[in-house]
Amino acid sequence: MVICQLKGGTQMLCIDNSGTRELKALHLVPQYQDQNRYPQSEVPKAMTTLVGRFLPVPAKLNLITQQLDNGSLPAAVNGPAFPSGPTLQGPPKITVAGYCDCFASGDFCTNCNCNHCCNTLRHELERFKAIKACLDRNPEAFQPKVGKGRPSDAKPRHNKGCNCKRSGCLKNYCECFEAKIMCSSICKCIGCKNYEESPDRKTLMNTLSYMETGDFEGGHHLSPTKYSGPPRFRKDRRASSCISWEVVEATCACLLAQGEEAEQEHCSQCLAEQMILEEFGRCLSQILHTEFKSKGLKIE
DNA sequence: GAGTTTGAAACT
DNA sequence: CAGTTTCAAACTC
Repeated sequence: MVICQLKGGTQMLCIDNSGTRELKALHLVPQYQDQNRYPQSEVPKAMTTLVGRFLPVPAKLNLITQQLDNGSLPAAVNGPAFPSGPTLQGPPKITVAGYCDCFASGDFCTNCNCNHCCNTLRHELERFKAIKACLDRNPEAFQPKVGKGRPSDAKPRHNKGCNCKRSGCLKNYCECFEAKIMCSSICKCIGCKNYEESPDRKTLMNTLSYMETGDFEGGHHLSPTKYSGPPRFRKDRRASSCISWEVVEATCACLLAQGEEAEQEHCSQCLAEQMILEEFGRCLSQILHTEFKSKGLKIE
């Protein structure tokens, strides 16, 4: 248990240090009412715990913002905002805005490359103010972007929806795509291809799926959360060959997948053939594009 | 690695 | 609420 002084030694905030996101209690702690006996060294640690761990619970942060409003934060926290500022003209630029992923996820910056970072223990007051400003603008600013959606929704969905215009929602620019979820009715995207029945999405997923298990360049680079851009075929190992065996294999895999899909959907033979041919066209296009690019040529 | 594109968040 | 700006990540070369 970490104990944090919030009101001049008379009121203590007890914080469970085990990882639970619930504040345990806000009550008087008689043995610490005398400030001299309060372990001041614990304050920064406690505040770290509080803000780092409980920040995603905006309602609980009212406790902190109230302290900020009436200026009753303890001296250890409410000290000079920029104790190491002489190298700069005025206060450093506050980089604890929503642009920062660490800040947005409720964490302090550690081992980041940010300039004049204020998302640190050293700038607690500025950080608290930024948190308050964010919550004032948007009470759900620190809630996860992807939630369960409505109770009736079986799958998770983006809480705000995306606003993509140019990526077709099939690149990691799209928050829905990045979270590996479909766009939903709340999205305001234009030209969306990130929906269940989208042929472009299916093609992309088929290729990605093959890359993860197959022999394509980049397949072994794929991480669980990021993929290395749009599907790219491995450059030919044998310079003399126009289309490598790997590419042939991959194309066949895509065509087979498309055929299986048509079969599962009980499509007529004619429709199935059409779907496979369309898939073949996309594969050829991809092969040509890759081949031209590898030779430094432009496709007109 | 530098430059460009993209879209979220902030701002007006 | 809509348009613009800022920013950092994704992407391309």
